[in-house]
Amino acid sequence: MNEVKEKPGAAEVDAYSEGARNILQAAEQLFAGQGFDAVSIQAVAQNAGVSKANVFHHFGSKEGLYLAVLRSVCQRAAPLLQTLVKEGEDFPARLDHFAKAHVAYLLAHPGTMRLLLRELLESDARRGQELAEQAVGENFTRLIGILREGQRRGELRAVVDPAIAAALLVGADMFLFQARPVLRHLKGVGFADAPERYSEGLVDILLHGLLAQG
Amino acid sequence: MNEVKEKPGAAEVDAYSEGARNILQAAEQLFAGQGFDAVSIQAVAQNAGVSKANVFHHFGSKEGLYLAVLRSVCQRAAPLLQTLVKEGEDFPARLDHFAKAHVAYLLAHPGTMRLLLRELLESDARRGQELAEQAVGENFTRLIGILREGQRRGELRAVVDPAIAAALLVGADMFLFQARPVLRHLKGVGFADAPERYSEGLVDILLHGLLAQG
DNA sequence: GTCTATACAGGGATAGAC
DNA sequence: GTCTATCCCTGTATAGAC
Repeated sequence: MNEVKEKPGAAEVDAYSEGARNILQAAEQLFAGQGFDAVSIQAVAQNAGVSKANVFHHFGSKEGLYLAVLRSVCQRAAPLLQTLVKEGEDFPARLDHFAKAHVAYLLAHPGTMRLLLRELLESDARRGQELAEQAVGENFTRLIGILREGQRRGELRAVVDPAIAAALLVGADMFLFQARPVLRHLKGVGFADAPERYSEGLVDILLHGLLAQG
Repeated sequence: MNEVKEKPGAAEVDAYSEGARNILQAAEQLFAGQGFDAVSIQAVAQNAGVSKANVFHHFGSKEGLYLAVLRSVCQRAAPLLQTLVKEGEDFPARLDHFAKAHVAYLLAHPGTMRLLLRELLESDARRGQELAEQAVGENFTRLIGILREGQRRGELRAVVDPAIAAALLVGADMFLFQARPVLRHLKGVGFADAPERYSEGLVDILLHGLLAQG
């Protein structure tokens, strides 16, 4: 209550006290690593250097804490997503840029991804599913935008469904992220730890197709 | 102990008593729907129509039960995966068949998929991760086989990495599965509930590419 | 805002009778 | 193989002092 708050309703980004921020940070790490049920308030409190009761003081309940973590994560992710789109280039260049940036983003934020993917997996329509949906939906829509634009300019075949093409690229990236441990010890797979090579290969196939005749 | 057992070591498929099978079945449903931690032995016992103690009698511990479920699931999945490959056709036909069968398989077994995907998400190298890895790895390898064969016959461009092409298709299918709730209320996406249309679109892009010139 | 202490429920697991 | 009863621990959450 000591510091000046601009608008306590809208963008409550860092509107947390120091203690609360510590809790949020510890909780994010633990939730990302082990999931909701496997993490105890005790563990969060310990990692944050505060008491159990303090956690409840700030976030009301475990659910409340979890939602706060999810909100915080999505909030931080939003601005970064905008860097995925590069304006003023031709279609192949834009696709290439998106592919590289997207896969790099996923691999650089494993905690965030795990958090969101877990939510997607709960079809029980529980907790902050809307948040996860919003996050995934947003860069998906972004990629569709690039594709549509390419189609409008005639650089891209008119008959292809931009949404399906987008699913191919985004899906392949999420697949790399999720299946990495599997891919690592699978013979004939050389890209498990070479994301640039991976996205280059993806873009090449997407642009030119698999068939030999052309 | 009443019935004759052929070989109690190898293929212990239905080597369970009736009670044990009921437990296994109830557990599979619950684990698939809510994940390991969220399911109590109490709930499993109730759904199976037995007592808590009985669950421990048959499976030793909660972990043991979970592993038994995972094993059972993978065991049932294995033979079905073989139908994904169709012999004696040209490359486009085989790819088309795989794509359709694969996406249909995923959507027809949501419980199994959720179970396996959850395991993949736990990088803590815990529980039956090897099982999940084996399952995903297997049909991935299967698809690579199709692609390599096409390459050998010269139907497929020699420079493309078959593993990357496989990741595109498998990833896109897994993406449809996971992101379905999101995709449903996303404007511009018409395939969320039209898997055939989806896989046709995928195959078309994979074969011919996105570019207009050709 | 932060703590200590405590209430209370539910979880996994075991003992021992049938 | 199946049950009832029980143990013990841990988890969430609250009360109330500082």
